[in-house]
Amino acid sequence: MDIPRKDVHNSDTPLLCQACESRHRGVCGALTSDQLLRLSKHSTRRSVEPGTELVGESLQAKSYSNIISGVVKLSKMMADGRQQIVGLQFAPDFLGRPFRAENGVSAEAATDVKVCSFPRNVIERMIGEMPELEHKLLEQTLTELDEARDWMLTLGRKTAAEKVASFLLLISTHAFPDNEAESVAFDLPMSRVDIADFLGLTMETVSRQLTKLRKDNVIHIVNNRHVSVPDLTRLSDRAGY
Amino acid sequence: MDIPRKDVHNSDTPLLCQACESRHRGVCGALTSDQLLRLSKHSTRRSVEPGTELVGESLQAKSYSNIISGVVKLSKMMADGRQQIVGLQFAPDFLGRPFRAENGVSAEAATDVKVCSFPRNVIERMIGEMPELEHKLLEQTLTELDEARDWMLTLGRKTAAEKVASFLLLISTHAFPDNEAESVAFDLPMSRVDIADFLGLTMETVSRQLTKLRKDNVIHIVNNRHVSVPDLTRLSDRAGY
DNA sequence: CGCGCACCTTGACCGGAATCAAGGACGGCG
DNA sequence: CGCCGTCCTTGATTCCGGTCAAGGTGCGCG
Repeated sequence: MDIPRKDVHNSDTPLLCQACESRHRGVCGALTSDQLLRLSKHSTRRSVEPGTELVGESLQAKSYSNIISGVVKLSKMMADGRQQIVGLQFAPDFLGRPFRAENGVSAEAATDVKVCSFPRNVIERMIGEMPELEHKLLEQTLTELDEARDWMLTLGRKTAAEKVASFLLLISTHAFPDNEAESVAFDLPMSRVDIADFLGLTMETVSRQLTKLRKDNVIHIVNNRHVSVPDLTRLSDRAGY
Repeated sequence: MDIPRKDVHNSDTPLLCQACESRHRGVCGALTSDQLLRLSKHSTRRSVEPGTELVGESLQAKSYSNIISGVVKLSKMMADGRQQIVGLQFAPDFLGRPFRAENGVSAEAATDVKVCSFPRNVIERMIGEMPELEHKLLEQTLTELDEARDWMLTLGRKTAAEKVASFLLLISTHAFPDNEAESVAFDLPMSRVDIADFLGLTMETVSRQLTKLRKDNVIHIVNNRHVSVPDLTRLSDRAGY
């Protein structure tokens, strides 16, 4: 379920985290190898299953994490159970908000997820010493803000058909970041219910719209989770752009 | 139409900008008086009417601004004209995105607006010299991200009635930031069409819901723009919290 | 004061998505 | 291999909010 993606936050050569035995791109790209080594001493690696709550059980509250692989969904819930997914985070995004308490957003693994976490005080001290690190955080936060606002247009103004097409395009973009090909195939990182919660729809409507796209030969669906798109421009047309 | 509000971004004592003859709170709260003086030499003040485009005509593209008074709406539009307001900015918010091109968001004055602007290169050089300034920007960006995600829940999952109640609560909160009173009165900073574009509804639906709130004695409407709320908790109940 | 226009409200009707309700497909496990 | 549970699809119906179409209201301006 690993979804490859480019590093959207910087083009530096990634550095190696000793503890994670994994490349810390994203935010840690700003660190020198010396600093990364220091950070590595405090970092712990962790692998979780879909559905695991990554906040509330100490992860996001007391620590910050790099997502090494997988997809994390950020969601908000109303008292009566209505739920809205307000963001998806892909590797190598940074998870957690320095200098902020969480704002009623819960983070949950959508797929199998691997994260590398550091204690709050360590990373905050480092930020104090390294303005570049804070700059990286600002960059990622601006990217997330852009994504949130794009999605607000989708939620507020698009039809069900356009919403589902927009979702498929979003996932395909993350699966093939630099792809110029017109034909792609990828796995959906989440269930129909999750997709509905992301799009502000019901599961049934999502299903019907996927069926419609399939019958119109815009997509092929294999095994409910694997989708292929023979012509991305046709999908793009359906997304309302 | 000036809407009073607290400074949500910092609690420093505001400093005075010479050019603006106005308090630069928000982001500029991080500056020393020496630096503010330097900034002031390059800043220009400006007063615009509702409907004025603040981006595209050089303001946001080439410069950054502090909103001194009034409300600015940030919106996205689809090719066929469907529009979604993705954020409202109140004084003393900062308008403009260092190190980023705009992302298809246009900024327009909702009310009479006064802004104080600085050239892009001046503020970016200052940020390079002053990590605290970048920290302020990160803080504001995180706040905007929280607001965007809160609104995504409203757009995706609330009913028309809940959306309109949520909007009124949002405006009343900005009008009386620290108010613990249960009864408030305030002006709506935008037209029914704008409210609809913010809520992902039509003008007619907004109007009907306001009428319903009026008939249920949750609000009183005077002059189409002035609203009084005798009991905020009753309004809050209608917002779905 | 009253004309005219922009903004808002109200009504009638329609349609798209939600809801309610079965039934089907896939995957895990015995 | 076949059972079972979860996830997904499909159908019938309802209902909320959109659309279309008139009026109403308040405000600026002559």
